Amino acid sequence: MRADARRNYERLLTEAAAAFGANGTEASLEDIAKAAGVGVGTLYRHFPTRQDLILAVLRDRFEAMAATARDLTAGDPGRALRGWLLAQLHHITATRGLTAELAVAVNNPESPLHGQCESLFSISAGLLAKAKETGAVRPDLTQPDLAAIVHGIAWSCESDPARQERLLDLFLEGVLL
Amino acid sequence: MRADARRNYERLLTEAAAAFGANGTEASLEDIAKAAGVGVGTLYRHFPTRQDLILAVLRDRFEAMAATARDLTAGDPGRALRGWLLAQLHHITATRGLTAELAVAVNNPESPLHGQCESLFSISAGLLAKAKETGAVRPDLTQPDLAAIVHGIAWSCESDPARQERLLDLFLEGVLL
DNA sequence: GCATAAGCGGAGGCAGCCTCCGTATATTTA
DNA sequence: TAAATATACGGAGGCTGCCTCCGCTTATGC
Repeated sequence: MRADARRNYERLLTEAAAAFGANGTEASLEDIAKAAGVGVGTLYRHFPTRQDLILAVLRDRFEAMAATARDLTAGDPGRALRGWLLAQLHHITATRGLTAELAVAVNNPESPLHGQCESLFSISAGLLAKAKETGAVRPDLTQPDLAAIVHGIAWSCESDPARQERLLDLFLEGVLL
Repeated sequence: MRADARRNYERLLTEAAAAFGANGTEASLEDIAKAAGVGVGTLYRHFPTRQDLILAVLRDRFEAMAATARDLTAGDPGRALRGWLLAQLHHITATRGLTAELAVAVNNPESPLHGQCESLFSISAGLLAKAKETGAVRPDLTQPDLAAIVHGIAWSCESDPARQERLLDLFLEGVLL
């Protein structure tokens, strides 16, 4: 890959992340190209579809999430699970406007990002298994349950982290007496 | 209002509901107008913005939800609350593709639909208050908590009602042992 | 320095958004 | 029932954003 091509690629990614964060996934691609100082043609060569661009932006997030997950596997299993769920909420929220796309990647095996999701899942499943072993959580709880509830909470309280945390705790502790 | 105008209004609403259900909120307005057998001009006169059209479609759902809620206020408070949350999930799912808009209406006091939301809220708050009185649920639970979690679950499992119900029960019963 | 492969840019064709206003039709009035 | 009037209709047209295509530019290897 030529040096200028790589430079443009990075610039586009940066501007896209900013634009999606500010205006959601519908941000104008022509504007993103302009902001990155390249023509539309260049944008489309690097990212043939809007989806490709979105996925590329998300890819970075995955790295960060995986790192967090690895850190947590060291600690106390009961706390670790809550910590991991909370960390997921933070990461998803940091990707404001891309929550829906992220959920698609998680749920749809066709998505090019699904592979990376799987690696997160296995970490997540590991944390869950440990928590079950120590009797910290109910044994019928599954990894997909956790993924679904976390995305649901992240999405429905996208701009209210305090409520996210509250809902997570309600979920963990239960509501019925 | 002239008779033909009313007829066109109804037709547009019907076609819009179908189009939004099939293609999401981004469905082409020109296509909706065509399907309803009117010109775009007519569509825009009745519904100046896409938002107006979406809200009009949602309005019907609210009637149905309010009716369900009233029915439930009669039964056993503990069960009634779960029944109401489940009914909400069903209603929201029936509005496939409009979940996000519905959530906006609920959370944003500026929304023209917020008034109707409020009336649902008061019914909902009534059910919650009764459940608290009988000691069925924890006393710190609030109506907004319930609204947020229900929308989150509905959104994240839009096409999987079984998982919706499962997540709802996990939420009610709790996950930690 | 030159050849050549790799990459660039933006014009242009297309689709959907929304407005505007001349035309048509329902309703009222006499 | 026919004229008068208010009401509503339709779709052309201007605009913006999407995406493709290809002649031009520039980096890189020899």
